[in-house]
Amino acid sequence: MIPAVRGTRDILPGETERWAFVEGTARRLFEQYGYFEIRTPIIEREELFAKGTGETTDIVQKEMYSFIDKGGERITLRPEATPSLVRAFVEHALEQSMAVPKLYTLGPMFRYERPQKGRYRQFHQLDVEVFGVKDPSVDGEVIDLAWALVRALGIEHVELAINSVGCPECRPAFTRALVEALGRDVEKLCGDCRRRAETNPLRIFDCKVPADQPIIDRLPHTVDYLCDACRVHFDAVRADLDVYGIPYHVSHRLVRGLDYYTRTTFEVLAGHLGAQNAVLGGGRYDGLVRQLGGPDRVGIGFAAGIERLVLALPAELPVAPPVPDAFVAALGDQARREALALLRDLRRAGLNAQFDYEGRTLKSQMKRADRLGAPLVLILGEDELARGQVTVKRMATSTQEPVPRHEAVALVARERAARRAAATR
RNA sequence: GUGGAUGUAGCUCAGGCUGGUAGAGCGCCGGACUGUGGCUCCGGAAGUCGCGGGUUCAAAUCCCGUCAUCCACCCCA
Repeated sequence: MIPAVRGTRDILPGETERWAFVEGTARRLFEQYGYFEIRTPIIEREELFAKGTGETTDIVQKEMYSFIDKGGERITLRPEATPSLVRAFVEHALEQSMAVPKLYTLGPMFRYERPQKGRYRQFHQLDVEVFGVKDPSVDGEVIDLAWALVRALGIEHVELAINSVGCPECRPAFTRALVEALGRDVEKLCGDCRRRAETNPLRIFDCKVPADQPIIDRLPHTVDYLCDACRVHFDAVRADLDVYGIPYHVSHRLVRGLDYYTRTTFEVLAGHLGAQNAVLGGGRYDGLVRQLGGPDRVGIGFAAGIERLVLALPAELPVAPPVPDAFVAALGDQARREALALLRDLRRAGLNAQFDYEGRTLKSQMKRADRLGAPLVLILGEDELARGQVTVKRMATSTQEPVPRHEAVALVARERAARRAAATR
Protein backbone atom coordinates (compact mmCIF):
# COMPACT_ATOMS: atom_id res chain seq x y z
CA MET A 1 0.00 0.00 0.00
CA ILE A 2 1.14 3.51 -0.75
CA PRO A 3 -0.07 5.70 2.11
CA ALA A 4 -1.12 9.33 1.93
CA VAL A 5 1.66 11.92 2.31
CA ARG A 6 2.38 12.98 5.90
CA GLY A 7 0.16 15.80 7.03
CA THR A 8 -2.43 15.16 4.32
CA ARG A 9 -5.59 13.16 4.67
CA ASP A 10 -8.64 11.88 2.86
CA ILE A 11 -11.98 13.41 3.74
CA LEU A 12 -14.31 10.43 3.61
CA PRO A 13 -18.04 9.99 3.01
CA GLY A 14 -19.61 10.72 6.37
CA GLU A 15 -17.25 13.67 6.85
CA THR A 16 -17.80 15.29 3.49
CA GLU A 17 -21.40 16.07 4.48
CA ARG A 18 -20.08 18.26 7.30
CA TRP A 19 -17.62 19.91 4.93
CA ALA A 20 -20.41 20.60 2.47
CA PHE A 21 -22.45 22.11 5.30
CA VAL A 22 -19.60 24.44 6.29
CA GLU A 23 -18.80 25.43 2.72
CA GLY A 24 -22.43 25.86 1.72
CA THR A 25 -23.23 27.97 4.79
CA ALA A 26 -20.18 30.13 4.14
CA ARG A 27 -20.96 30.67 0.46
CA ARG A 28 -24.54 31.71 1.18
CA LEU A 29 -23.44 34.09 3.90
CA PHE A 30 -20.59 35.64 1.91
CA GLU A 31 -22.88 36.24 -1.05
CA GLN A 32 -25.54 37.67 1.24
CA TYR A 33 -22.93 40.22 2.37
CA GLY A 34 -22.11 41.10 -1.23
CA TYR A 35 -18.96 39.08 -1.84
CA PHE A 36 -18.10 37.49 -5.20
CA GLU A 37 -16.25 34.24 -5.58
CA ILE A 38 -12.79 34.21 -7.11
CA ARG A 39 -10.53 31.21 -7.74
CA THR A 40 -6.82 31.65 -8.03
CA PRO A 41 -4.09 29.11 -8.82
CA ILE A 42 -2.68 26.91 -6.06
CA ILE A 43 0.85 27.59 -7.31
CA GLU A 44 2.32 31.07 -7.41
CA ARG A 45 5.74 32.61 -7.83
CA GLU A 46 7.71 32.25 -4.63
CA GLU A 47 8.37 35.98 -4.44
CA LEU A 48 4.64 36.71 -4.07
CA PHE A 49 4.73 35.26 -0.55
CA ALA A 50 8.24 36.44 0.24
CA LYS A 51 7.11 40.01 -0.42
CA GLY A 52 3.50 39.61 0.61
CA THR A 53 3.37 37.35 3.64
CA GLY A 54 6.75 38.73 4.74
CA GLU A 55 10.36 37.62 4.86
CA THR A 56 10.48 37.55 8.64
CA THR A 57 7.47 35.27 9.12
CA ASP A 58 7.81 31.62 10.06
CA ILE A 59 5.63 30.78 7.07
CA VAL A 60 8.14 32.15 4.60
CA GLN A 61 11.26 31.24 6.55
CA LYS A 62 10.55 27.59 7.14
CA GLU A 63 7.10 26.39 6.11
CA MET A 64 6.73 26.86 2.37
CA TYR A 65 6.53 24.11 -0.21
CA SER A 66 8.77 25.63 -2.85
CA PHE A 67 10.41 24.09 -5.87
CA ILE A 68 11.97 25.05 -9.17
CA ASP A 69 9.92 23.94 -12.15
CA LYS A 70 11.28 22.62 -15.44
CA GLY A 71 11.45 26.15 -16.81
CA GLY A 72 13.64 27.31 -13.91
CA GLU A 73 10.84 29.27 -12.23
CA ARG A 74 10.75 29.40 -8.42
CA ILE A 75 7.26 28.13 -7.56
CA THR A 76 5.45 27.87 -4.20
CA LEU A 77 2.31 26.02 -3.18
CA ARG A 78 0.30 28.86 -1.62
CA PRO A 79 0.53 28.89 2.22
CA GLU A 80 -2.32 31.42 2.47
CA ALA A 81 -4.75 33.13 0.13
CA THR A 82 -4.38 36.87 0.74
CA PRO A 83 -1.30 37.54 -1.46
CA SER A 84 -2.92 35.62 -4.34
CA LEU A 85 -6.10 37.70 -4.11
CA VAL A 86 -4.08 40.88 -3.95
CA ARG A 87 -2.15 39.76 -7.02
CA ALA A 88 -5.38 38.99 -8.90
CA PHE A 89 -6.89 42.31 -7.79
CA VAL A 90 -3.91 44.17 -9.21
CA GLU A 91 -3.34 42.00 -12.29
CA HIS A 92 -6.94 42.33 -13.48
CA ALA A 93 -7.55 45.88 -12.21
CA LEU A 94 -10.63 44.56 -10.41
CA GLU A 95 -11.40 47.94 -8.90
CA GLN A 96 -12.31 49.04 -12.44
CA SER A 97 -14.70 46.19 -13.12
CA MET A 98 -16.28 45.68 -9.72
CA ALA A 99 -18.45 48.20 -7.90
CA VAL A 100 -16.79 47.25 -4.64
CA PRO A 101 -14.03 44.64 -4.81
CA LYS A 102 -15.37 42.21 -2.19
CA LEU A 103 -13.98 38.77 -2.89
CA TYR A 104 -14.12 35.33 -1.34
CA THR A 105 -12.39 32.09 -2.15
CA LEU A 106 -11.90 28.68 -0.61
CA GLY A 107 -9.48 25.85 -1.16
CA PRO A 108 -6.35 24.05 -0.06
CA MET A 109 -3.30 25.78 1.44
CA PHE A 110 0.08 24.18 2.15
CA ARG A 111 2.49 24.64 5.01
CA TYR A 112 5.33 22.33 5.98
CA GLU A 113 4.61 22.04 9.71
CA ARG A 114 4.61 19.19 12.19
CA PRO A 115 1.12 17.68 11.88
CA GLN A 116 -1.18 17.78 14.88
CA LYS A 117 -4.89 17.69 15.52
CA GLY A 118 -6.40 20.58 13.58
CA ARG A 119 -3.11 21.24 11.83
CA TYR A 120 -2.24 19.62 8.54
CA ARG A 121 0.30 20.25 5.79
CA GLN A 122 -2.51 20.47 3.29
CA PHE A 123 -5.36 22.30 4.97
CA HIS A 124 -8.31 24.29 3.71
CA GLN A 125 -9.40 27.85 4.22
CA LEU A 126 -12.37 30.07 3.57
CA ASP A 127 -11.04 33.50 2.74
CA VAL A 128 -12.66 36.91 2.41
CA GLU A 129 -11.03 40.19 1.30
CA VAL A 130 -12.25 43.73 0.63
CA PHE A 131 -10.08 46.21 -1.27
CA GLY A 132 -10.00 49.97 -1.38
CA VAL A 133 -12.23 50.91 1.54
CA LYS A 134 -10.51 52.98 4.22
CA ASP A 135 -13.61 53.62 6.28
CA PRO A 136 -13.65 51.72 9.59
CA SER A 137 -17.21 50.60 8.93
CA VAL A 138 -15.82 47.96 6.57
CA ASP A 139 -13.73 46.58 9.44
CA GLY A 140 -16.92 46.24 11.42
CA GLU A 141 -18.71 44.53 8.54
CA VAL A 142 -15.91 42.04 7.99
CA ILE A 143 -15.81 41.16 11.68
CA ASP A 144 -19.61 40.90 11.71
CA LEU A 145 -19.39 38.50 8.77
CA ALA A 146 -16.80 36.40 10.58
CA TRP A 147 -18.97 36.27 13.67
CA ALA A 148 -22.09 35.53 11.64
CA LEU A 149 -20.32 32.59 10.02
CA VAL A 150 -19.39 31.05 13.34
CA ARG A 151 -22.91 31.59 14.62
CA ALA A 152 -24.56 30.19 11.48
CA LEU A 153 -22.50 27.03 11.90
CA GLY A 154 -23.79 26.65 15.44
CA ILE A 155 -20.31 26.64 16.94
CA GLU A 156 -20.39 27.16 20.70
CA HIS A 157 -17.83 28.46 23.20
CA VAL A 158 -16.24 30.97 20.88
CA GLU A 159 -14.70 34.30 21.71
CA LEU A 160 -13.69 37.21 19.58
CA ALA A 161 -10.49 39.09 20.30
CA ILE A 162 -9.58 42.34 18.56
CA ASN A 163 -6.65 44.74 18.66
CA SER A 164 -5.06 47.53 16.70
CA VAL A 165 -1.41 47.21 15.77
CA GLY A 166 -1.13 50.77 14.42
CA CYS A 167 0.27 51.92 11.11
CA PRO A 168 3.62 53.05 9.69
CA GLU A 169 2.95 56.46 11.31
CA CYS A 170 2.76 55.25 14.89
CA ARG A 171 4.48 51.86 14.74
CA PRO A 172 8.08 53.23 15.00
CA ALA A 173 7.28 55.19 18.16
CA PHE A 174 5.67 52.15 19.70
CA THR A 175 8.53 49.88 18.74
CA ARG A 176 10.99 52.34 20.34
CA ALA A 177 8.91 52.44 23.48
CA LEU A 178 8.73 48.66 23.50
CA VAL A 179 12.47 48.15 23.14
CA GLU A 180 13.10 50.85 25.73
CA ALA A 181 10.70 49.30 28.21
CA LEU A 182 12.35 45.96 27.63
CA GLY A 183 15.76 47.43 28.44
CA ARG A 184 18.17 44.91 29.83
CA ASP A 185 15.39 42.37 30.31
CA VAL A 186 15.94 41.34 26.68
CA GLU A 187 18.76 39.15 27.95
CA LYS A 188 16.37 37.21 30.15
CA LEU A 189 13.96 36.38 27.33
CA CYS A 190 13.94 33.16 25.35
CA GLY A 191 15.96 32.81 22.16
CA ASP A 192 12.99 33.42 19.91
CA CYS A 193 12.14 36.64 21.71
CA ARG A 194 15.71 37.92 21.56
CA ARG A 195 15.61 37.32 17.82
CA ARG A 196 12.20 39.01 17.57
CA ALA A 197 13.51 42.04 19.50
CA GLU A 198 15.86 42.57 16.55
CA THR A 199 13.66 41.68 13.59
CA ASN A 200 10.06 42.37 14.62
CA PRO A 201 9.67 43.44 18.27
CA LEU A 202 5.88 43.44 18.01
CA ARG A 203 5.87 39.67 17.79
CA ILE A 204 7.31 39.31 21.29
CA PHE A 205 3.67 39.45 22.35
CA ASP A 206 3.16 36.08 20.67
CA CYS A 207 5.55 34.41 23.11
CA LYS A 208 4.12 31.81 25.48
CA VAL A 209 7.28 30.77 27.31
CA PRO A 210 6.23 30.95 31.00
CA ALA A 211 9.46 32.55 32.19
CA ASP A 212 9.01 35.40 29.72
CA GLN A 213 5.50 36.28 30.78
CA PRO A 214 6.24 38.57 33.74
CA ILE A 215 8.50 40.65 31.52
CA ILE A 216 6.03 40.76 28.64
CA ASP A 217 3.20 41.74 31.00
CA ARG A 218 5.10 44.91 31.88
CA LEU A 219 5.49 46.01 28.25
CA PRO A 220 3.48 48.88 26.78
CA HIS A 221 0.41 48.16 24.68
CA THR A 222 -0.01 49.09 21.01
CA VAL A 223 -3.36 50.74 21.66
CA ASP A 224 -1.72 53.29 23.97
CA TYR A 225 0.65 54.44 21.23
CA LEU A 226 -1.72 54.78 18.27
CA CYS A 227 -1.53 57.95 16.24
CA ASP A 228 -4.69 60.09 16.13
CA ALA A 229 -5.90 58.58 12.88
CA CYS A 230 -5.45 55.00 14.15
CA ARG A 231 -7.03 55.88 17.47
CA VAL A 232 -10.14 57.30 15.76
CA HIS A 233 -10.28 54.29 13.44
CA PHE A 234 -10.06 51.77 16.28
CA ASP A 235 -12.72 53.58 18.32
CA ALA A 236 -15.03 53.58 15.32
CA VAL A 237 -14.57 49.83 14.82
CA ARG A 238 -15.40 49.21 18.46
CA ALA A 239 -18.47 51.41 18.25
CA ASP A 240 -19.66 49.43 15.21
CA LEU A 241 -19.21 46.13 17.02
CA ASP A 242 -21.42 47.53 19.77
CA VAL A 243 -24.05 48.42 17.16
CA TYR A 244 -23.92 44.87 15.81
CA GLY A 245 -24.14 43.55 19.36
CA ILE A 246 -21.05 41.39 18.94
CA PRO A 247 -19.26 40.51 22.18
CA TYR A 248 -15.50 40.95 22.01
CA HIS A 249 -12.50 41.75 24.13
CA VAL A 250 -9.44 43.80 23.30
CA SER A 251 -6.32 41.68 23.47
CA HIS A 252 -3.20 43.79 23.39
CA ARG A 253 -1.21 40.65 22.67
CA LEU A 254 -3.04 39.91 19.46
CA VAL A 255 -0.35 40.94 16.97
CA ARG A 256 -0.58 38.02 14.51
CA GLY A 257 2.16 36.25 12.66
CA LEU A 258 1.95 37.88 9.27
CA ASP A 259 3.95 40.98 8.53
CA TYR A 260 1.41 42.93 6.53
CA TYR A 261 -1.16 43.75 9.18
CA THR A 262 -1.97 47.36 10.06
CA ARG A 263 -4.57 48.79 12.43
CA THR A 264 -7.35 46.27 13.05
CA THR A 265 -6.49 42.64 13.85
CA PHE A 266 -8.91 40.00 15.11
CA GLU A 267 -9.24 36.32 15.88
CA VAL A 268 -12.01 33.93 16.78
CA LEU A 269 -10.96 31.24 19.25
CA ALA A 270 -12.97 28.11 19.99
CA GLY A 271 -12.74 26.16 23.22
CA HIS A 272 -12.38 22.35 23.22
CA LEU A 273 -10.20 22.38 20.15
CA GLY A 274 -6.94 21.77 21.98
CA ALA A 275 -3.88 23.82 21.16
CA GLN A 276 -4.98 24.65 17.63
CA ASN A 277 -7.92 26.73 18.77
CA ALA A 278 -7.87 29.64 16.34
CA VAL A 279 -10.68 28.93 13.89
CA LEU A 280 -10.50 32.25 12.14
CA GLY A 281 -8.17 35.23 11.98
CA GLY A 282 -7.64 38.36 9.98
CA GLY A 283 -7.12 42.06 9.88
CA ARG A 284 -6.38 45.15 7.85
CA TYR A 285 -3.38 45.37 5.54
CA ASP A 286 -3.25 48.91 4.23
CA GLY A 287 0.22 48.72 2.67
CA LEU A 288 0.08 45.29 1.04
CA VAL A 289 -1.42 46.12 -2.36
CA ARG A 290 1.21 48.79 -2.96
CA GLN A 291 3.91 46.54 -1.55
CA LEU A 292 3.04 43.98 -4.22
CA GLY A 293 3.34 46.52 -7.00
CA GLY A 294 -0.27 47.68 -7.18
CA PRO A 295 -1.89 51.07 -6.66
CA ASP A 296 -2.04 52.54 -3.15
CA ARG A 297 -5.15 50.73 -2.00
CA VAL A 298 -6.04 49.47 1.44
CA GLY A 299 -7.41 46.05 2.26
CA ILE A 300 -8.96 43.94 4.98
CA GLY A 301 -10.00 40.32 5.26
CA PHE A 302 -9.93 37.10 7.19
CA ALA A 303 -9.27 33.40 6.73
CA ALA A 304 -11.05 30.57 8.49
CA GLY A 305 -9.71 27.02 8.77
CA ILE A 306 -12.27 24.59 7.40
CA GLU A 307 -10.81 21.60 9.29
CA ARG A 308 -11.12 23.53 12.53
CA LEU A 309 -14.63 24.73 11.80
CA VAL A 310 -15.66 21.13 11.05
CA LEU A 311 -14.01 19.99 14.30
CA ALA A 312 -15.81 22.69 16.25
CA LEU A 313 -19.22 21.89 14.76
CA PRO A 314 -21.77 20.68 17.32
CA ALA A 315 -21.48 16.89 17.59
CA GLU A 316 -25.25 16.46 17.28
CA LEU A 317 -25.42 18.34 13.99
CA PRO A 318 -27.65 16.29 11.71
CA VAL A 319 -25.78 15.11 8.64
CA ALA A 320 -27.89 13.83 5.79
CA PRO A 321 -26.24 11.44 3.37
CA PRO A 322 -28.11 11.00 0.10
CA VAL A 323 -31.01 8.57 0.59
CA PRO A 324 -32.70 6.67 -2.26
CA ASP A 325 -36.37 7.23 -3.00
CA ALA A 326 -36.71 3.58 -3.93
CA PHE A 327 -34.72 0.38 -4.27
CA VAL A 328 -35.47 -1.97 -7.14
CA ALA A 329 -35.16 -5.68 -6.33
CA ALA A 330 -35.24 -8.28 -9.12
CA LEU A 331 -35.55 -12.05 -9.21
CA GLY A 332 -34.53 -13.96 -12.29
CA ASP A 333 -33.10 -12.90 -15.64
CA GLN A 334 -36.41 -11.89 -17.22
CA ALA A 335 -37.37 -9.74 -14.28
CA ARG A 336 -33.91 -8.29 -14.15
CA ARG A 337 -34.31 -6.84 -17.62
CA GLU A 338 -37.62 -5.25 -16.65
CA ALA A 339 -36.03 -4.01 -13.43
CA LEU A 340 -33.40 -2.15 -15.43
CA ALA A 341 -36.15 -0.51 -17.46
CA LEU A 342 -37.92 0.48 -14.24
CA LEU A 343 -34.66 1.86 -12.84
CA ARG A 344 -34.25 3.85 -16.04
CA ASP A 345 -37.77 5.28 -15.78
CA LEU A 346 -37.32 6.25 -12.13
CA ARG A 347 -34.06 8.00 -12.88
CA ARG A 348 -35.38 9.76 -15.96
CA ALA A 349 -38.11 11.09 -13.67
CA GLY A 350 -35.42 12.61 -11.44
CA LEU A 351 -35.78 10.09 -8.64
CA ASN A 352 -32.97 8.49 -6.65
CA ALA A 353 -33.26 4.77 -7.42
CA GLN A 354 -30.78 2.07 -6.45
CA PHE A 355 -30.28 -1.53 -7.48
CA ASP A 356 -28.27 -4.61 -6.60
CA TYR A 357 -25.92 -5.30 -9.48
CA GLU A 358 -24.96 -8.84 -8.56
CA GLY A 359 -28.44 -10.35 -8.78
CA ARG A 360 -28.24 -11.94 -5.35
CA THR A 361 -30.99 -13.42 -3.24
CA LEU A 362 -34.02 -11.30 -2.47
CA LYS A 363 -33.06 -11.44 1.17
CA SER A 364 -29.70 -9.82 0.55
CA GLN A 365 -31.29 -7.28 -1.78
CA MET A 366 -33.73 -6.34 1.00
CA LYS A 367 -30.83 -6.05 3.37
CA ARG A 368 -29.04 -3.69 1.04
CA ALA A 369 -32.18 -1.59 0.57
CA ASP A 370 -32.46 -1.33 4.35
CA ARG A 371 -28.83 -0.27 4.73
CA LEU A 372 -29.24 2.39 2.10
CA GLY A 373 -32.27 3.69 3.98
CA ALA A 374 -34.67 3.25 1.04
CA PRO A 375 -38.26 3.85 2.20
CA LEU A 376 -39.69 1.81 -0.68
CA VAL A 377 -38.60 -1.42 -2.33
CA LEU A 378 -40.02 -2.24 -5.76
CA ILE A 379 -39.95 -6.02 -6.17
CA LEU A 380 -40.01 -7.55 -9.64
CA GLY A 381 -40.18 -11.34 -10.02
CA GLU A 382 -41.72 -13.80 -12.45
CA ASP A 383 -45.19 -13.36 -10.89
CA GLU A 384 -45.17 -9.58 -11.14
CA LEU A 385 -43.78 -9.76 -14.64
CA ALA A 386 -46.62 -12.03 -15.77
CA ARG A 387 -49.23 -9.65 -14.34
CA GLY A 388 -47.59 -6.42 -15.46
CA GLN A 389 -47.17 -5.33 -11.86
CA VAL A 390 -44.52 -4.54 -9.29
CA THR A 391 -44.79 -5.30 -5.59
CA VAL A 392 -44.24 -2.13 -3.58
CA LYS A 393 -43.00 -2.74 -0.07
CA ARG A 394 -43.00 0.07 2.49
CA MET A 395 -40.04 -0.60 4.73
CA ALA A 396 -41.22 1.43 7.69
CA THR A 397 -44.44 -0.53 8.13
CA SER A 398 -43.42 -3.84 6.52
CA THR A 399 -46.56 -3.70 4.37
CA GLN A 400 -46.71 -4.34 0.65
CA GLU A 401 -49.14 -4.13 -2.24
CA PRO A 402 -49.21 -4.88 -5.97
CA VAL A 403 -49.12 -1.81 -8.23
CA PRO A 404 -49.45 -1.71 -12.02
CA ARG A 405 -46.03 -1.35 -13.53
CA HIS A 406 -46.98 1.86 -15.41
CA GLU A 407 -48.03 3.55 -12.16
CA ALA A 408 -44.88 2.70 -10.20
CA VAL A 409 -42.87 5.80 -11.09
CA ALA A 410 -45.72 8.15 -10.22
CA LEU A 411 -46.19 6.37 -6.89
CA VAL A 412 -42.54 6.76 -5.92
CA ALA A 413 -42.68 10.43 -6.92
CA ARG A 414 -45.80 10.96 -4.79
CA GLU A 415 -44.19 9.25 -1.80
CA ARG A 416 -41.12 11.42 -2.10
CA ALA A 417 -43.18 14.60 -2.25
CA ALA A 418 -45.08 13.49 0.86
CA ARG A 419 -41.81 12.78 2.73
CA ARG A 420 -40.43 16.18 1.80
CA ALA A 421 -43.58 17.91 2.96
CA ALA A 422 -43.43 16.04 6.25
CA ALA A 423 -39.77 16.91 6.72
CA THR A 424 -40.23 20.64 6.27
CA ARG A 425 -43.20 20.80 8.60
C1' G B 1 12.61 21.83 14.57
C1' U B 2 12.00 19.83 20.33
C1' G B 3 9.71 16.51 24.11
C1' G B 4 6.19 12.55 25.28
C1' A B 5 2.49 8.62 24.15
C1' U B 6 0.65 5.14 20.66
C1' G B 7 0.73 1.77 16.10
C1' U B 8 -2.55 -5.95 16.47
C1' A B 9 -8.88 -7.94 11.33
C1' G B 10 -12.81 -2.67 7.77
C1' C B 11 -13.73 -0.06 13.00
C1' U B 12 -12.88 0.03 18.58
C1' C B 13 -9.54 -2.66 21.31
C1' A B 14 -7.45 -7.23 24.44
C1' G B 15 -2.84 -10.11 24.37
C1' G B 16 2.90 -7.65 25.44
C1' C B 17 5.56 -7.03 32.01
C1' U B 18 6.55 -13.33 32.86
C1' G B 19 8.94 -15.09 24.23
C1' G B 20 6.13 -20.94 22.33
C1' U B 21 3.84 -18.54 16.48
C1' A B 22 -3.27 -14.23 17.24
C1' G B 23 -8.41 -13.08 20.08
C1' A B 24 -13.14 -10.23 21.38
C1' G B 25 -17.07 -6.81 20.26
C1' C B 26 -19.06 -4.18 16.20
C1' G B 27 -19.14 -4.47 10.88
C1' C B 28 -19.07 -7.77 6.43
C1' C B 29 -20.77 -12.54 3.83
C1' G B 30 -23.99 -16.83 4.31
C1' G B 31 -27.76 -20.01 6.75
C1' A B 32 -32.23 -20.82 10.01
C1' C B 33 -36.85 -18.06 6.51
C1' U B 34 -36.58 -22.89 -1.44
C1' G B 35 -39.41 -14.62 -3.15
C1' U B 36 -38.73 -10.35 1.62
C1' G B 37 -34.80 -5.94 5.65
C1' G B 38 -34.45 -4.25 10.85
C1' C B 39 -34.53 -8.56 16.30
C1' U B 40 -32.53 -13.50 17.66
C1' C B 41 -29.62 -17.87 16.92
C1' C B 42 -25.87 -20.59 13.99
C1' G B 43 -21.79 -20.62 10.62
C1' G B 44 -17.96 -18.21 7.53
C1' A B 45 -14.33 -14.90 5.33
C1' A B 46 -10.79 -11.48 6.73
C1' G B 47 -4.60 -9.82 10.03
C1' U B 48 3.02 -9.14 6.20
C1' C B 49 0.66 -7.98 14.82
C1' G B 50 3.27 -0.15 10.95
C1' C B 51 8.07 -1.24 8.38
C1' G B 52 13.38 -2.91 8.58
C1' G B 53 17.15 -5.16 11.29
C1' G B 54 19.03 -7.72 15.78
C1' U B 55 18.86 -11.37 20.09
C1' U B 56 16.80 -16.48 20.44
C1' C B 57 15.68 -23.28 18.94
C1' A B 58 11.36 -19.85 18.81
C1' A B 59 9.50 -12.65 18.67
C1' A B 60 2.95 -9.40 18.35
C1' U B 61 5.82 -9.95 22.98
C1' C B 62 12.84 -8.34 24.29
C1' C B 63 16.66 -4.70 21.82
C1' C B 64 17.99 -1.01 17.89
C1' G B 65 16.50 1.86 13.84
C1' U B 66 12.74 3.90 10.89
C1' C B 67 7.85 5.59 9.31
C1' A B 68 3.06 7.24 10.74
C1' U B 69 -0.66 9.05 14.13
C1' C B 70 -1.95 11.66 18.60
C1' C B 71 -0.67 15.27 22.66
C1' A B 72 2.31 19.40 24.14
C1' C B 73 6.06 23.11 22.58
C1' C B 74 6.36 26.06 18.28
C1' C B 75 3.28 28.25 14.64
C1' C B 76 -1.23 29.60 12.88
C1' A B 77 -6.50 28.71 10.05
